[in-house]
Amino acid sequence: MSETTNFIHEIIDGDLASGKRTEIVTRFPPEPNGYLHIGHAKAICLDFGTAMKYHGKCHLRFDDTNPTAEDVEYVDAIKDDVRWLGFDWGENLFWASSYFDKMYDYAIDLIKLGKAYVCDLSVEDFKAYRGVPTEPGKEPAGRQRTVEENLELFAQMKSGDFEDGAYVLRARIDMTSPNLHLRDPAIYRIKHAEHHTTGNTWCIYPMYDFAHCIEDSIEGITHSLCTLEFEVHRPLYNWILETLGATQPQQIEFARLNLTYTVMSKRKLLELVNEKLVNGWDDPRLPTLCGMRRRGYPAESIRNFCAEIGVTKTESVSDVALLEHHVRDILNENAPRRMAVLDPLKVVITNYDENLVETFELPNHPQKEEMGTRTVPFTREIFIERDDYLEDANRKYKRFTIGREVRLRGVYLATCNEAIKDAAGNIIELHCTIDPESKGGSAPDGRKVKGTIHWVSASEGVEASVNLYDRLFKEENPAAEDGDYKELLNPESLKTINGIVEPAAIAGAGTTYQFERIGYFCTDKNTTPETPILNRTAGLRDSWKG
RNA sequence: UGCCCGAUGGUGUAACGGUAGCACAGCAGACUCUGAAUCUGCUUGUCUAGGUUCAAAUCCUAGUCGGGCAACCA
Repeated sequence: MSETTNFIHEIIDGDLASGKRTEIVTRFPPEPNGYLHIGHAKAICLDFGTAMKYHGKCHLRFDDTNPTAEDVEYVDAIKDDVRWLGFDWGENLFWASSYFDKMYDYAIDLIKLGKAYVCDLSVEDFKAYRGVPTEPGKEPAGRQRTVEENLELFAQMKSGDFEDGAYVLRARIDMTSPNLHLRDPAIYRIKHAEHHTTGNTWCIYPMYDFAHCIEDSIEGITHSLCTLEFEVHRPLYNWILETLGATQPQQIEFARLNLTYTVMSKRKLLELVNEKLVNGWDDPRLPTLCGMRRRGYPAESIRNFCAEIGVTKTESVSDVALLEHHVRDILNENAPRRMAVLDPLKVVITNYDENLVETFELPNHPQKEEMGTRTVPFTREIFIERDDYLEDANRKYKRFTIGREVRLRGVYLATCNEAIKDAAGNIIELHCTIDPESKGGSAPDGRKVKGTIHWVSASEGVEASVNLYDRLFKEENPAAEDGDYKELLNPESLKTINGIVEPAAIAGAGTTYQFERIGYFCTDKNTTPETPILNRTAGLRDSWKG
């Protein structure tokens, strides 16, 4: 990972230089209520990457303060994704829920300081008191309660004497503040719900604004990095810790990641999954980390992408082409080469023995000898790509046309002599001859051919189901368009076809190959030896404008 | 018509008062047993108007545009 810098690191540099901080502690605080996507990857890279850069620590903390939204199902998935991305929290795994006792005590401190009170207003009524941004709000009657009354009521809230919504604990700040978050925000609510770690111990739960700053403070977080929408929460974050006299981390906000041709909001992703518009959270078309993993995107390419887009406060939409560039960049280095034909056209080598199976040792990587070779069988009947033959080809077309000699990748020079057509005029078969002297792919007389095409033996090749993935949406920024974003789904985002692959392309789930001249393909988790399943990770760049 | 934040090529980002650079995308060419990779070249930018200064993308003022904020969500 290349060392990067950004405005946050400049702040940290300053804090270190001034002595305000002597060590750096960050945190990645997901709520376990959904799957991680590439937007989280940006945050993870920032949080963990910053800690690594400054030889500090990064905590993985589950921000589980709302039991009705959360589920253990997500906890393991989140851990898997963070690990897969390449980060290690070591001993530093934390839970907001493990601080519930301390948070309760802090709430009592606030009450004793006269800085919190129990409020019996309904949601609607409080809304009326809070007012609108352009005018000051009014003070709820609950503000007049004595400390003793508040202590008593809060204790009753905790012991389960009240229904959900009957009371709420509010910070007593300023009902006239131009920042609505400071108009006596709720900090504890009653929720008779079982929590996935604390069970039924609690029926009151702290709100984000109260909980998060305390979590950060308890853990000794020095820099609490979050996305831009929390900017207006920062005064409250600071107010709570100042009022409590607790140590103060610094909250710094950055712009969240947006990507072209996809959506990133949890709500929309959930809809796509629930309405079966995609096939689950790990559908390879989704921007979820599990989806990208299944698609075959290397974790390293996602890290490189995140490093390159940088961290700023400017709201932006990054081009998915940049992500794809990094995917190809890594895969070009690492993916062994294989041959596969996705749109087969049969070719008969008329001067080749029909019982012969010759084998060739072809390199796994053209530039990396150390990656070794694999064995590829060649026979009289092979398949080539249908668009590697063109009847009326001009001089720029480098593939088969009648009378033109091309190279069959790695084996022989071949000349196409005849195209066999059916009654409707469709080409169903090509008849070619090879030059036996050109075994290995080059002629002894040194003559050159312009084109090299890939092929697979008809009898030795293996049929595979191939998922051709494309962009999920037709529009660059579906979330920004008017109307229903689901209308903008790309109907061709998934095409499943049957292709023929060379025997050495059959591998276990997760293996990625480059099919030469086509693209990168990853073996799907549902693959079997009988019916191999391959996912197209990315196509190769194609500068041929034929 | 309240408060907060932001604005640099098509996209993302750098320049911290001193030559507007990098990457992706695009275009053109070289090379090539992948029309891939690699290599070379090219196109395109400081939101507007004032001000400060020898000098402004950078500092100041005003405006414009975009985003966020009025859950007992995070």
